[in-house]
Amino acid sequence: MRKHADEASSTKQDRHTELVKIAYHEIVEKGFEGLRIRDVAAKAGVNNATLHYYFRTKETLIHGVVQYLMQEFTTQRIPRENNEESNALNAIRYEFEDMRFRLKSMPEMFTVLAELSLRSRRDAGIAEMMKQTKLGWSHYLRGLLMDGIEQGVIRKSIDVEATIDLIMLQMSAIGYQSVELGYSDGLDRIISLLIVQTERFLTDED
Amino acid sequence: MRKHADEASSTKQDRHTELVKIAYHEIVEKGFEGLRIRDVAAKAGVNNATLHYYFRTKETLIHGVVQYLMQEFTTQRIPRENNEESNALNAIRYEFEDMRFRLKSMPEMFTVLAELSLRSRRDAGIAEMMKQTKLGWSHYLRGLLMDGIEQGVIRKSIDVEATIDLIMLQMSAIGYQSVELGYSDGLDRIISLLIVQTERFLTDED
Amino acid sequence: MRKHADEASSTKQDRHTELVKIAYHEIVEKGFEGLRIRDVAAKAGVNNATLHYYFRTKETLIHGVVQYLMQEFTTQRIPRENNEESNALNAIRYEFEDMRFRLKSMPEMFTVLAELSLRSRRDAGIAEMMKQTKLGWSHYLRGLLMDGIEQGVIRKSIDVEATIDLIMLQMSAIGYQSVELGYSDGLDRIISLLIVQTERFLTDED
Amino acid sequence: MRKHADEASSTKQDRHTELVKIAYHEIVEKGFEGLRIRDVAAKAGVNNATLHYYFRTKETLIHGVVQYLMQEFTTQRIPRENNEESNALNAIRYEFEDMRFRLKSMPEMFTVLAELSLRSRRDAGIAEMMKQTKLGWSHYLRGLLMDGIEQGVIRKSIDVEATIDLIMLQMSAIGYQSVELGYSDGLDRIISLLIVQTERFLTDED
DNA sequence: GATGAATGAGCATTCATTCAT
DNA sequence: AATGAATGAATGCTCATTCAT
Repeated sequence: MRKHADEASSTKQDRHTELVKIAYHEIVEKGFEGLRIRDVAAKAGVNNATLHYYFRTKETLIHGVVQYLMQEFTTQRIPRENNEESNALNAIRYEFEDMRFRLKSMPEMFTVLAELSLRSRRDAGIAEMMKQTKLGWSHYLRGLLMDGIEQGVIRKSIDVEATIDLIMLQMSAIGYQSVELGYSDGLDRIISLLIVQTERFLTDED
Repeated sequence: MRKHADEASSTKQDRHTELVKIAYHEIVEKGFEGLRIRDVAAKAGVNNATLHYYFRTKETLIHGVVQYLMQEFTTQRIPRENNEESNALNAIRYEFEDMRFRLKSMPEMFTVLAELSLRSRRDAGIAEMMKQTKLGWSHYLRGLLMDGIEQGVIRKSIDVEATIDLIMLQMSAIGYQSVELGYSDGLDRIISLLIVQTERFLTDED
Repeated sequence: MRKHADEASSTKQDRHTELVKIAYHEIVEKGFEGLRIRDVAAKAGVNNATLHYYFRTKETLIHGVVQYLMQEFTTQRIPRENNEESNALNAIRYEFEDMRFRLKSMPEMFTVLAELSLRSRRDAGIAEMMKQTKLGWSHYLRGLLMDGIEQGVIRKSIDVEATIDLIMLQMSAIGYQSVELGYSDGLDRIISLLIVQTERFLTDED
Repeated sequence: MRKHADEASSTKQDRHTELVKIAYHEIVEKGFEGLRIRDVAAKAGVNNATLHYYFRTKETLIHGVVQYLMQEFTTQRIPRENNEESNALNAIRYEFEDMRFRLKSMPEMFTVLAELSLRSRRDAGIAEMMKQTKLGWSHYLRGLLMDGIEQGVIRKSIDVEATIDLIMLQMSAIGYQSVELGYSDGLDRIISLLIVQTERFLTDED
């Protein structure tokens, strides 16, 4: 019960994160519909009033989950050397490969993402957080595409904005698919197809 | 309240469908999470016990919605002459065009579809109904692809099964995208890109 | 569906009795608490509104069950020759034997009787019907006791009214016991004991 | 509302018992059929959700009532000196006297007992609790009878098991009778008759 | 920081009853 | 005589939230 002084400062943050993670996994299992403040508290081994001490409302907790997820999504990638990405076309392929990596190693992330996406329609807070993440992503892709054009590895004639959207849409599609059917060899093959298709699209003159 | 003679015989069916349609729109607005039997009944102008007369449980009503949606999804397409589809490659493009048509004229359908997809993870009944529809769809696409190969308009070297999955995934992706951001010119452009990409994929030898 | 003319007049009565009997068996299985107008109607193969045509309210139906039960209770006995009962002491023993007979051949009767007895506390109608039956029974026993005294087979010194109550209480006791534990050899032995005890009580001078 | 310092620690237990007692009296008045969670809560002056805080389900509350009743039944007796019971025959008479005492001072107990007995047919939990109490009772009587035989105040020739059943049945009978007609002088007389009859049965060689 | 107790508002479901046909 | 449709009034139960301690 009692903590050492040096732990005390981080204790609150710890519990905060702990509760968010539990909520996250509850959503994976039961969806937003099935998320119960009491269940989260129980799994954390605390009273449900205690949870309200950390998160004033259920909504606050959910926003905590969103933040956690968005951060995870941006952070969790295949570790690789910086110079590997020197070629923009490769970097884009790496994006797909990162997706494959996440799909295999943390499939629940996409379940929560799908739940979140739906909920964002009715929760402006969630919508905003997701929008920011997407903006960051599209910004990154824009940079890659323009680098690629400059490097001469991507054809000049592409419609940059539409291409960004196309790539993001295809990656989202993979995520949704995995939520519906789980990760499979079939999905793996499709990712490979998409990589080929995308590379061809980015390089072949019509 | 008023009843035409020719309507009288189908009253029960009417109310059944009426309730399903109302539930459908409630789901569009508030999601599954926000679906309340009482609200549906109220919007239909009947007592909530009456709703239970038609649908024994909430689940039954929801399954009614699924059935309605699946049927709508399969039925609502751009009306066109039979002979137009004679070319299999065209027919596949028509699939995308139908999608565009649905996206514009009945965007709510995709919202419900997304909700359904998520819920199917926890409701075997829904999962089964959706699976059947998807099976029907993939069956249809398989036919088209093989016709196309036979007609010589699609290259022999494609992996038929993977291609089916790829096309369905891309179409689903469009749906999800529209749920998140609504229909937009951007999405319209992406569809066009996808059509081009797909046709190229189906015809160009590597 | 259509009935012959000679059946028509008794049809209504038939359905009436049919419904009462079904209700009776529903009470046996599920108790008053579990009695549902709809279930009775369903088992009779009619619409529940039809049941309301025959019995305006649930209470009416229940009163029908009481009447049916009380009549059954008074009627169902071991068939025996009139002259067998010439001896009043024998006649009283026959009462116990009839009880044994009913216990074995129609145990459900006592279940309903127990349910009824409890319900009579809150339903004046039931209370009255049961009271009448009990009055008839005590009247009959009184006659037997006085005959017995006159015949010299029962001692003059008994308190007639108290003895009537005692006998009725013991018989009720047997009924309740059978409801709780079902009919058993143990109960059978107790009945025999009670017969002996009662005869001794009625004949032995203290 | 007001709380003494010495009561404070046992508040939860208090409310628990309070709710059980209220439920108990509701059953007396309206039977199991008429027991409403809301009414119990209202009479306790608490929100009905509060009742669910103490008793997760209606069934749990009812089981609480059973437990309470069974304990009351075993505990509530005429206070008497230990040495008074030294004679086993007296002790058995005391059983009847205790019954008379309970009948007069807490007649509702037998109403609930009757309701319980009926309900136990459909509720295994209740059945079990009642069975245990009955087992304890029969065990106690067996001890008395065998003591009596050893002491020479009860004849050796009795069938111990059947006698236990007989005594218990007669006591139950008294209870049921009081439920039906309330406590009366008539019932009082019957108890006296039963005591005499039982003593005679236990002592007289046939 | 943490908790036990309490609650308001709500929810799906049930059921006897009614009524137009 | 019979029924399909409809309903009002409950009913047990749930859940996020609050508050005194």
